[in-house]
Amino acid sequence: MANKEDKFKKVIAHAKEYGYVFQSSEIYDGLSAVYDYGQNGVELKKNIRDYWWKAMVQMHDNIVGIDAAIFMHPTTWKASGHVDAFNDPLIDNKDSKKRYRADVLVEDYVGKLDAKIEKEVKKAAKRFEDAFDKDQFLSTNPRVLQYKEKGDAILKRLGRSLENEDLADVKALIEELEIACPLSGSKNWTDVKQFNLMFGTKLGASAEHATDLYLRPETAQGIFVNFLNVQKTGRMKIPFGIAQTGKAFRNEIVARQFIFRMREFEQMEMQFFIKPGTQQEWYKYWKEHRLKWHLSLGLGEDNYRFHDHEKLAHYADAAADIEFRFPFGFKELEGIHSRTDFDLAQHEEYSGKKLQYFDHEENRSYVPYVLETSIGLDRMFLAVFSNSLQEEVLEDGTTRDVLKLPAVLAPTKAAILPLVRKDEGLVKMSKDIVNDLKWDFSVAYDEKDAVGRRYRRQDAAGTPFCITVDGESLENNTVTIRYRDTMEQKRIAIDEIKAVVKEEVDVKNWLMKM
RNA sequence: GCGGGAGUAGCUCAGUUGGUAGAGCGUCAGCCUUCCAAGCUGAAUGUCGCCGGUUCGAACCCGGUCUCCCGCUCCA
Repeated sequence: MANKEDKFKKVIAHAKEYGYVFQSSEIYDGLSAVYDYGQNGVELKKNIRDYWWKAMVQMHDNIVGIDAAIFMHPTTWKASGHVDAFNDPLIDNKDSKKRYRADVLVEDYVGKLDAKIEKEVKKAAKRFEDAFDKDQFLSTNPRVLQYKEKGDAILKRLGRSLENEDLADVKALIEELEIACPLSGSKNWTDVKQFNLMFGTKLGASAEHATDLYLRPETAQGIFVNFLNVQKTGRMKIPFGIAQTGKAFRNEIVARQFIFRMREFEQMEMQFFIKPGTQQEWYKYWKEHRLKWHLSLGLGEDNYRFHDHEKLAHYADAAADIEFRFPFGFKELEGIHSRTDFDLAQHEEYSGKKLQYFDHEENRSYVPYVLETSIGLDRMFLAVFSNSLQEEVLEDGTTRDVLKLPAVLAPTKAAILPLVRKDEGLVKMSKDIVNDLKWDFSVAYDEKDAVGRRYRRQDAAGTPFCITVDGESLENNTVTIRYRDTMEQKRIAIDEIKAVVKEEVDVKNWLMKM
């Protein structure tokens, strides 16, 4: 465990030291759970995004992309369920330190009353045997009626209090009912607090005419509200998908673990619109397809696993996570959800607009079902970065820190190094190579310190190739290319550099592994 | 939000009973060097997270606050 923690701390320190991730507003002590990407981080992040986009959009004839705004009409979030579901009244038990949803505690209490009614029914059924009439019993038995009345009254009061945001009354209710913490049995509760997971803001310069807006808590809704626009203008035929990458915002109660759970984060989502009834096969297809995408990067098959949801969200009829082995354990990296027609149907209801597709094969219109793949770009970044950072013990017993990023994702593809700085011929030749290669790849030049030290610097920064120009280069126009992961070197012609590097970093060659 | 741990140079960390702040690595300038960092010379970099209190004097004691890590919790 201590080892795991150390490893994670090393990841965080390395990310900072090599310009990948900085804490936001660090000179002001930072802002909780907000991070900035540095000069290398932005490249890695962009490369991951491009790798996803290429695989999802360009390589699928029936998937197109959009870029919807972060601001959306506020009714969007009523329709999506976020206004209700992202508003949790929470209460803590002071003795067990456990946190509960206050409404769930009360509902559980009512559930117990229902259980008591069931017990009465069973008792009576046994007593009267064949003569037992359950409906009559339920509507006449005084004890049952008493339980029922009590339960109804409680739920009514709870509903009213939540509606009016009277959180003090919710707490009063919990105290009056003498609800105890299931864990400690204690009735020592904190006040009920409301947590709205959506960030609010205002549209409009003057306060009185301003409209309340939310920063989107997921990018998916931008796709749903544009479903018809894209379908019609793109002449899309079901099944087809709409993909989008972009920022989303959640006011997490506890946001932690570096960039794993941030308040501002980037999603890469694809909503696949299908014929109702075909969701099982597409669910299976996208689960497998997305896992293959992950495996193509070569981070190790053992580091992935599926986690099927047993408790489903209100919109889903099947859901699974692709989990990755982060330094702090297996955690969700990507979600694959069968969302049914929930979202489109909701938007139909709230907007009053038809969001349907006319199926020429079946000669009828329907609200398509949706299969969603949703991956956190920042989580993918962390997965790639943490998995790539390795401390190797070499044959001579020394160690080297090396960031074995998949070459296709590496911020800098190659570093060009003159063997010695003093030799102007080597320097000039190196710079010529840089100027040629930079049309095709992001490359670096370094002449400071012994070449061995420069190799190690590039290792730690994640650069997969070092091109070294030496005395022989001047004679026969060859250089050595050194491979980061094996430290092996090959001598190749200068003319060959571009092709050799391209072969290793080309998106096509990596995606072909799918 | 609760509980635990922590915050001193870019990184990792020392810092004695309270007496003007240090090391290693890294960075920069130069030397040396024809292939795997830790040879040589020199230099820069700290309001000791921040604010307040106690004190003649605070990195150190006290209070508050911010941030990070761990556990609980949450996770559309």
